[in-house]
Amino acid sequence: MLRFYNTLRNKKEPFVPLHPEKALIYTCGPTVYDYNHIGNFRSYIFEDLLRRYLKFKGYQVTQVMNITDVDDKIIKASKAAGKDIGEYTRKYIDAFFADLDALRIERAEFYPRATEHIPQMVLLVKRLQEKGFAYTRENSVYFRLSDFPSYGKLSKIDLQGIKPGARIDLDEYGKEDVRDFVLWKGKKEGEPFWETELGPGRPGWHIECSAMSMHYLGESFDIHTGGVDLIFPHHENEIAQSEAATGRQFVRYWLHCRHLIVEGEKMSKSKGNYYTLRDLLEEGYEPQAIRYLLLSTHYRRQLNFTKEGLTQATHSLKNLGDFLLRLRQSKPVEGYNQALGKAAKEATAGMERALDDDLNISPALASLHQLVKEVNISLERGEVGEKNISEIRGALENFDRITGILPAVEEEPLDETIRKLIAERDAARQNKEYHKADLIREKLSRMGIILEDTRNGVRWKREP
RNA sequence: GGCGGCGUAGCCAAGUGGUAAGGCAGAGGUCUGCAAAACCUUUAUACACCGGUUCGACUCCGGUCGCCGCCUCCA
Repeated sequence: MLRFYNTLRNKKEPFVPLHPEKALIYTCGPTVYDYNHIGNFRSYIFEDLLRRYLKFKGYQVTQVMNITDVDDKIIKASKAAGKDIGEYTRKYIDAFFADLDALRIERAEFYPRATEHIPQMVLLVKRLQEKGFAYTRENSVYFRLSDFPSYGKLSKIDLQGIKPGARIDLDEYGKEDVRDFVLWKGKKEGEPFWETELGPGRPGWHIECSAMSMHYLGESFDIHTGGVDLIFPHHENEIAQSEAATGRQFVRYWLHCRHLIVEGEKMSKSKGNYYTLRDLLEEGYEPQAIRYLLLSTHYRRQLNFTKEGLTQATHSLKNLGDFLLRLRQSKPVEGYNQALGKAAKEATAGMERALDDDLNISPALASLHQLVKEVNISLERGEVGEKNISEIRGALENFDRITGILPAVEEEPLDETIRKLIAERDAARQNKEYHKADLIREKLSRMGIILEDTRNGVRWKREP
């Protein structure tokens, strides 16, 4: 039985979707004022695991990830760059999708942009006005918290604890109560705005997620995810404005991903430990290794992202790649290995047992490694039959469908020169002309081809 | 100050009231012309520290130290 840790109640709960067989998910996406950093990708990879696993479990998944393409930071940055916000954000939106692809993150079904859903937001604010939850000051519209008594149920925050302080946005001096939050920001000089029934202005931060999630998923849906930092105030405010408007439960399961730290410290630009995906790729790390590292720690645990960790992940991946190559090039023997058949089944079962428990990834990866080990032993003994191979492949495909970490092992056709050199060396070896054979092997190595002599003849692979 | 999380081998990381999964790295060995790969063996008198509860705690309770997070726009 699939269970998730629900922030709403701070405990693991069985996953029972609104509609059987369907899973409706909203994930807080990027604000496109800059490249995403590895912390963002930890969230996206957690959400990727979530959607992949739900699909594996047979749910028809609809995932929506918003793209915030208008906000204070974007306005500021685009002004500095002398561009309008559409032009400014395009580059980062493109980069965002390119990064997702590099990390093998599956595409969500929808990527709505805030600027393209202004009417939905206006409609939602109007509903709140009609129900008396909203008021207007200085051309901005605010949500009145005192009218929504269940405020704080997600973050368990004590409203009394929120006192006026230095952090209050100076733009929002018109609020009745400092704890109220803005739904619609009145037009200001030099800022982009939309002419709407609420007057000229732009959306507040929280309203886009409520409006777009309900637009694509309905007024009530299954899962909403994001980083832990969003619990308060963002998600709390989403709940308030959504449930106040509809009178229904907004989201059934709230899943939050813990932040990562880098080399033992909080990631920050000033500390020099702030990495975008691009930074790491430029240093020569493989995107797959980054995915592996970000995926391999449970999403609710703090992950210490280090260069050493990346190196370890790279090694793990190389070992898995060697295994896949070995499996591919192995020649099946007659018969069927019962024990191995059992092991293949147990591998998938073990993974499922682990992931059912709030996506507990570590034991899931352990069952992958256990399968690898058992297959290697059988391969060593020459006890792997045809049917075993297809069962093992099936198990591995399951792992890859869910984790997306198995290295690709396409057998690229070798060019004629290399093919000849390999044959030449093989002949030399047969004739015990080892010096000549070694020279050719070195030559191939310089060309990026690694040779391994096995009982079944020579095996080659590309240098990692 | 308020609230919360964590501290397991060189590194990463599961886990449980009855004496510690897995991965990476290391060491020794088998195989190999040599290598590589693989396999075998090995690497935590014990889970931050100090008390307590218990027949028994790494696992429960209390305290200490350390790291981290949230407390209005940061995934």
